[in-house]
Amino acid sequence: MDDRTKLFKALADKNRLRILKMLEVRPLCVCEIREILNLANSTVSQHLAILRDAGFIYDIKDNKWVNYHLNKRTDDDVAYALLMVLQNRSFDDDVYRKDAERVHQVDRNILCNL
Amino acid sequence: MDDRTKLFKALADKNRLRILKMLEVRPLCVCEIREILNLANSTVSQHLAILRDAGFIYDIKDNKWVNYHLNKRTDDDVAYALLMVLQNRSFDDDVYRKDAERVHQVDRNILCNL
DNA sequence: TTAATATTTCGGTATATTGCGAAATACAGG
DNA sequence: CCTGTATTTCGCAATATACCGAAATATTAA
Repeated sequence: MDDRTKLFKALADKNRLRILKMLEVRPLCVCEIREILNLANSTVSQHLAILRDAGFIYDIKDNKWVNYHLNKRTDDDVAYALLMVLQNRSFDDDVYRKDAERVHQVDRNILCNL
Repeated sequence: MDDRTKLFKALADKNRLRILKMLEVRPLCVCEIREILNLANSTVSQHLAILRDAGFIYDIKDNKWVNYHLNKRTDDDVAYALLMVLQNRSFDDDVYRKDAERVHQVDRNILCNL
């Protein structure tokens, strides 16, 4: 029961939906996401923790960065179905398209020197 | 964008998920839902307004009652896909099963005389 | 019209969530 | 070990949400 609301609560935030849509393009580190969403690092980190706790993403540490990946191989059927809903053609928005463009453009080696 | 978060916000509440699962059994009026969820009428009414505003349910006035129905024919593909996720076999819980039993048992003519 | 019943709206309180900056942690490279 | 960089955790403020009871609304029945 609580597990089920946890999934929807994780998706019930504009910035977290943007994060998931950006991760459809490629894995990202915290500072790349911070740059695109224009939020504080700490805020992004918390959003990622919520998405990870719900099972939608996982992280892999790579050198000095932590890369966040979409968890397309989750064994939770409901979480998987929800990820598929987000990838549906009708789940669309200008904001997501612009974010996706910026995901292609950002370079962590440039923008991650605070 | 906001429309998309509206859908997930509507589902991000334990009691609203229970309501949607109960409506899979049959249409219900406010006082029947109140009885099963053990909430105030006004609280149930607000939950129903949120679900209706998101497009998951609709209401039909019938005599002195307002019957709430699951909106399975919604033209919003995303809302439809989400309703289907809720009906998935793996979206399951003891709470929902017990609620469904009670839906079969309650009689609005008895319990709706506050 | 009046009374009764079902529902909704309003006002207020308690709790949850989102955001930030500062401090703490992790860790690679010198 | 020490420094610099990326991330996380903590404490706090602002806002949003969930809940209730009381008042307002709608509608049926007398």
